[in-house]
Amino acid sequence: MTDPVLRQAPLFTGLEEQAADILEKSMTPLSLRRGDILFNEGDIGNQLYVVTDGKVKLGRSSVDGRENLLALLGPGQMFGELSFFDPGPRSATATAVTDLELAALGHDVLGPLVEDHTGVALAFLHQLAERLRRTNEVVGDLVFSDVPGRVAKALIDLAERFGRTADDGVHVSHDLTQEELAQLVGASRETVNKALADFASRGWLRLEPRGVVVYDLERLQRRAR
Amino acid sequence: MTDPVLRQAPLFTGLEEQAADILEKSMTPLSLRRGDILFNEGDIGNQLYVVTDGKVKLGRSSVDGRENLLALLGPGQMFGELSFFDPGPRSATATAVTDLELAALGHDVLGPLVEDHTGVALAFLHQLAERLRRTNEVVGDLVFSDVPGRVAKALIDLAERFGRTADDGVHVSHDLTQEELAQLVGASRETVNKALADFASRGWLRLEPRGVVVYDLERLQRRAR
DNA sequence: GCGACGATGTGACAGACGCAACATCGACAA
DNA sequence: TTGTCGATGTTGCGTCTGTCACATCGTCGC
Repeated sequence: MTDPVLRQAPLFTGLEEQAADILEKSMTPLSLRRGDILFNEGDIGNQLYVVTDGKVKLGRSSVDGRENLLALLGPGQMFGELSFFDPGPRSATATAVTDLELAALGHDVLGPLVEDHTGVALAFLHQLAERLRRTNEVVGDLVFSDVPGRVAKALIDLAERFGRTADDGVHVSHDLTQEELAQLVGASRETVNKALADFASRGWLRLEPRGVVVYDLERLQRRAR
Repeated sequence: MTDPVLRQAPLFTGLEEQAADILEKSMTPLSLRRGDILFNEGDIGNQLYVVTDGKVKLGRSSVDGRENLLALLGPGQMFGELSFFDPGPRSATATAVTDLELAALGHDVLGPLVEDHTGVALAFLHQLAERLRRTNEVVGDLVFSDVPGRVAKALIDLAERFGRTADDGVHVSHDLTQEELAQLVGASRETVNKALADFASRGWLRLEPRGVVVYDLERLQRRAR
């Protein structure tokens, strides 16, 4: 009945068992298939989402059609709350990168929840503060690092979040095309491809469709800073 | 007795008169001179600050000594709360750009305040959400825009926040050297200087020491997107 | 006034990277 | 099998922009 992945989401931290049960019941499950768009930049949205299975990408597009990914989110992660705390249209487009399972919560339920439970408010504050730190890091990387450096950083992050350690290295199935990976680090597909090929030729990793196997995390980390 | 600038800070929104009085009394005034450093990246800090007069810059520096400004804050703006909501060392260095007046609040006071007053918690959530949106914009700009574009954007932002409209245009005393302006947009001083000179030669603005006078905001906005 | 120093203006040059242009490859439908 | 299509490799060219190098200028202390 209760979903363990869902329960670990920050949304549930600091809630008593009973309140958590009620909250979970008021959330609506949702399924999408790879490529499906959940909402578009500019839409008016009044839902918050928690990923229970699969991955979503959050992206923005420029006037001339180029894309930039803000984040790739996996199980347990939350999104769509900015439109609640800072009322306004969605600032990014959410697209399923894999087949995807979500739990949705209406802003009408979220409001009372935050007001009645200090713990929930604090959890959100913690969450937003953390994201702000992270995003500031990203800004720094864009200013200071070159493309290969940013690619290395992205791979390390993806490895930490989605990697499974095996005999021959860390298997990272990030489910992103190189095009998407490029959008994530703010570079062109070609340049990212070259960086990846270079890393592979040095024996730091092996390329796979929509993934990599990292052999030498050490070197990769050194290249990233 | 009560400071009107201070009272308009998000920290005070949604507080009853009486609670606001108590809060203000528990804040400590603080003066710095241009160039003084309030805290350094990596420091352990347990204070939150509100600018009552002057400007502060928040910056990070890379391993090889280069600098990047995350923000330039003026009267009424708040900073230093990230270390509270996401416990950890300061993620940026705060430096006075002008002579500066601050009001400081200890995290020990902030904790109970947020827990007891839902309104304060919501105000912080609003604040952080807004900042996150803004920072995501910055990321987009770094990816999509060239240096002149980012300079134009920065000038528009500075004009909106610090500009005084006069007969001959909008006077913007941002108090930043071109070096600092360059760090704010993530570019080299030389390139920023050339962009500024170009704008000036087109008659869009006039350069002044640590400021500009914008003649044609329209054109500048068009160049920015 | 004079020297020192920080801020500002400009040019030359090289490197990183975006972009266009292809070739290859695998999956999938006809 | 054959054709199509999306993803992936790889190359050359043009350009933006950072770095170096230097000139100018204003302010300040002496």
